[in-house]
Amino acid sequence: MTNSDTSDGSHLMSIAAVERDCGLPKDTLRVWERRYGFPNPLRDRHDERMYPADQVATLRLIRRLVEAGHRPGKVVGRSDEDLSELLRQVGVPAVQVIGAEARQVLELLGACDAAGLRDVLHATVLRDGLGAFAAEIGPGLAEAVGAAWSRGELEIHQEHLFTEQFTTVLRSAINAAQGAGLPRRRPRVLFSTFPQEPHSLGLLMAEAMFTLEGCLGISLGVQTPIPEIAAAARAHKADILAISFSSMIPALQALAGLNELRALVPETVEIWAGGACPGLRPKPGVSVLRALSAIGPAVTAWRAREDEGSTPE
Amino acid sequence: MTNSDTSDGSHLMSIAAVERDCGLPKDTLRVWERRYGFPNPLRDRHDERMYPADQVATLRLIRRLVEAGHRPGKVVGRSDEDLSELLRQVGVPAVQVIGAEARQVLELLGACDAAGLRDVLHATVLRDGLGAFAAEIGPGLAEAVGAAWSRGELEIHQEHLFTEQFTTVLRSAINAAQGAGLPRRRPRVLFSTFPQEPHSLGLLMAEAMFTLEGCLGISLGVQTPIPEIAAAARAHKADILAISFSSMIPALQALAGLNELRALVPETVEIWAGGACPGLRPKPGVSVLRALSAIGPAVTAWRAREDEGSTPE
DNA sequence: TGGCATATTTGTCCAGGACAAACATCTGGA
DNA sequence: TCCAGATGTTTGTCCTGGACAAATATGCCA
Repeated sequence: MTNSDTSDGSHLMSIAAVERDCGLPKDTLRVWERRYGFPNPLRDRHDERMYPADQVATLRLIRRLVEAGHRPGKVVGRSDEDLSELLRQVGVPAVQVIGAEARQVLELLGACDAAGLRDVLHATVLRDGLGAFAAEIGPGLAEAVGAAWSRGELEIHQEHLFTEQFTTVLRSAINAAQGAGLPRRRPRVLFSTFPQEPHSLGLLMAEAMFTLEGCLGISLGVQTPIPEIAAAARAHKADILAISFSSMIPALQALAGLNELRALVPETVEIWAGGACPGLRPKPGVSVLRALSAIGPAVTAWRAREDEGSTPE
Repeated sequence: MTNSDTSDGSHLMSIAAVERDCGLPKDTLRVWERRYGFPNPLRDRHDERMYPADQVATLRLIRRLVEAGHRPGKVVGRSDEDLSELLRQVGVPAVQVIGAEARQVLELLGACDAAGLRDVLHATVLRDGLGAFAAEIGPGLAEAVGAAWSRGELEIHQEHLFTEQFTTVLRSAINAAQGAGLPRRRPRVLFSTFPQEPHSLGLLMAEAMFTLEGCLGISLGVQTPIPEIAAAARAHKADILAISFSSMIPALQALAGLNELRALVPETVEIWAGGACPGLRPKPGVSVLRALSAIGPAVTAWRAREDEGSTPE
């Protein structure tokens, strides 16, 4: 039950605190220490690891690199300078194709200008429409922000700020679209993410696209246990389960989860998976929508199938 | 790297999958098995625990009871009937004082009527105003839903649905209030929760209250690492850091986190903590606002202090 | 070049022991 | 009667060091 997040004075952190702050499991932290000699935490009087703040900062750098594809054995133990240098090389190609929109957003984020950011996003929605914003611009912005973060150009709190403002703007646009007369009809779509996936942006953009198609959308928010998603599908009589995956989630976990879900709901309920997760592949009973712009046609096709299936009798 | 979420055919789950689905740490699952003989998972060919679905379901019941205050030693190992019986007794006293509003909400949740739920919440905001909704009705509803869940009357997905609809309604009301003319001025308030705290409802209600007072509010969303909150405070020139704690969070963790944060930001930045966390106590440099209705007077007092401090020169 | 077999790296799991924080219970004083 | 403090029990988290399979890299042949 010892769970002192951090020490009082000297900024030491327990292994549990480091796990949360860096996203590295305790087992991994211990095995890195055993194999590579880093991290090299102090011990408190009861021989428990206490990580100094600078080692935690280094661990965050390492995590970024590992996520970007570097192998732990090659980067754990190297100096902060080396790591920063490697970080600078990551994601650089993306800067070239970055849009004017994204540049402006990154600038505002750099200046921590929350109100300005919200205004720009809002103006973009008004100018280009919710469809283009959710399907094209939004994902582009999210990717640009993610890349900037992994390059070390943004702090975590600035990424949080972006997420928050983006969510606010998009949600209010979705509300407006829902209120705007358009008759709602099937398919009835249930949105959520798996327990390992806390990112809500992809889900929200998908919700926008389905809303524009006049679907009956119901969101469960993020991180719903898989059996609960299945239970909700029954309770809401859902036609489609829309599950969102960010690029952070291991593809294997995603596929295993989709298998589990597929086994728990009847065949008549479709499962549509989407998001930036690279290894996502369609399988029997599970469609994969590579881009958000594919949602419109897919819904049209679903409705055609539905009509076809019901009229012949 | 073995991370098979669930087995293929026979609905067996690995310890990692159970940890995610039930929210019980691996270490706890193992030590319960050692001490109480339950859970009692099968082993795969490499001697790794594989939990049958029914044991996982029982673990979910147990988790509810433990969260409601029962001691593991008294409930782990008992029959499903016993557990369900205990669950029925939990939170019963609260039913007496439940309001008409809450009853209606619980009914709609039971029926999984998302649209009806949103309409009722929206109507309540319009009738009683954002202030009363955020400060009085909202917390009451959240408590009623939490109690109903711990009594086993609601599924997790229904609680998710409530959170989602509540968030949508409250956020759109906040947006409306921000748009409504009222001049924004200091204090500049930064909202977030600590990394262990994923609940956003309390934060959102607090944001509503500060917004009504005409403050300049900026939300970082939930689960911001503590050093990042401090960095954001500098970047945004915040006057007040508003940190929200649900009743789920251990008081000691909360206090330790507040200590750490206090040490990282200058004395001129105030820290205001609030939420349902029982053990929360004020300390030097950290105020505790027991109820959301206390926010209004507290802001007034802050402004008085500010004027007093700046005019004498 | 591309496909396949082999080697290395790496994350997760296991057992069983230890201990401090959290919680329950008992005790004495206002 | 009730509250504060001392004492005992329960419980979650941490430890070590070993093991192995999935993931990744490397070598080889067509």
